Amino acid sequence: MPRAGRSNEPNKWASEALSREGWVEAALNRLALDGIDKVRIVPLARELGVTKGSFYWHFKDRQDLLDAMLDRWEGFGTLQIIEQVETEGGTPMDRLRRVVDLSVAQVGSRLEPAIRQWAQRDTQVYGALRRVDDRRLNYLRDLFGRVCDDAAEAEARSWLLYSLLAGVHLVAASPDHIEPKALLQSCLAVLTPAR
Amino acid sequence: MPRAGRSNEPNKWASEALSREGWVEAALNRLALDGIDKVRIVPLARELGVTKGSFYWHFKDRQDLLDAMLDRWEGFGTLQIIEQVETEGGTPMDRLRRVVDLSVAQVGSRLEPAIRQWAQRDTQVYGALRRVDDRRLNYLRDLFGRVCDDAAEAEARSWLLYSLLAGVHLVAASPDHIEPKALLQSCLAVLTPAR
DNA sequence: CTACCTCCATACCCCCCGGTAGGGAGCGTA
DNA sequence: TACGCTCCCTACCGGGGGGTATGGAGGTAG
Repeated sequence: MPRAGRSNEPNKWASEALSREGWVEAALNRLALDGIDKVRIVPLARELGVTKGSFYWHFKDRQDLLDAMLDRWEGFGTLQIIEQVETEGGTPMDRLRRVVDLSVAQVGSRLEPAIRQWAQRDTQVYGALRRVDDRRLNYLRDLFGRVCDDAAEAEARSWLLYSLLAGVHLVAASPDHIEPKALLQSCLAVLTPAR
Repeated sequence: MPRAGRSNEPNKWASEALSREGWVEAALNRLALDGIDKVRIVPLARELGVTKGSFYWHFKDRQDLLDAMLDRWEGFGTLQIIEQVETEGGTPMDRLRRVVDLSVAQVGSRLEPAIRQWAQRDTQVYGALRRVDDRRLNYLRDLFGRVCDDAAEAEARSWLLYSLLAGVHLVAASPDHIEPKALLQSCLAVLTPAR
């Protein structure tokens, strides 16, 4: 009879046996590459070199995996940029520049666009995405609030930067006479009034 | 034997019979709602009140439908905003404001985000999206070039506005103390220097 | 050695989808 | 009436994924 839950005891065959986290990891990779509809049990099992039997030992069903994926995404990796920026300190302008730099650095992570698309069809996912977006936008609001006089302006600049970071990688065009990396810093310069 | 091509003659049973365009229309709706992976022949046939037999009369296979969907999207509906803005004329600022207004008006069209996601996994789709994005970004470059001194600034402002229009609907957060519609105009105000 | 637990393989069921073959209803034309 | 064309239905095949039941290999504890 399957257990369908996390183990209380540490894995005794950590080097060979597949953990629940291993499945989640592989599933998130598949999600980033091909979208949530391509996150399927049997192909994942083939990719991991096991069979469905392993999956149904660690998970109740496919929904259980999707829930675990969402939990992991919301728990880890969504606030890393804010934390990393805050530990170094500096002026609000310094921090904004680092936000952009770190966001650029984690290009290649097509995970978040896939989750945004997933969220359009699943209210649970939308809820998690909303919590993440709210926290990150609040952070940008705070930073821009320190370099803007008007709160409404800070709001607009926050949305401009956030949708830029969230959406540039989906635009298929290429920048004109500038490398993509420099373009983002140039955009940030436009958003920060000289003071 | 299936024909697998467009009819040379007008449809004699236009009121009842299903045309090739009817399938494409339904498929684009499904794409907008659920993504390209949910565009499947049998469910679409059920939705249209017919069976697979109808589909394979109008199309060679599923790829034939996907190609027709992409052609239709690139041909119609992708340049409507530019044309509509240009027919009315006005200053570059007036035209930018109308670009934003018309983009807001066509919210609810989740089609384009779905196509952007699709383009990440299909080079044909990416090529079509690139042609569309290039034309629209060139248009924005032209408009911003008339209200900006520096070409690099116009480039940055174009990308900021375009990624805003392309990406806001994917952000799950809500604006602070402002309605979404007003937020976009407020963003445009930030992007256009007072001259 | 025996009993037990963990983790996974195998086999089987179901349903769904892509694609093909053949036939049939309705209309038009001679 | 006879024939042909358009459009679609039905039946069928093959493949693949979700989920379950059962057994088995290997390590653990007594």
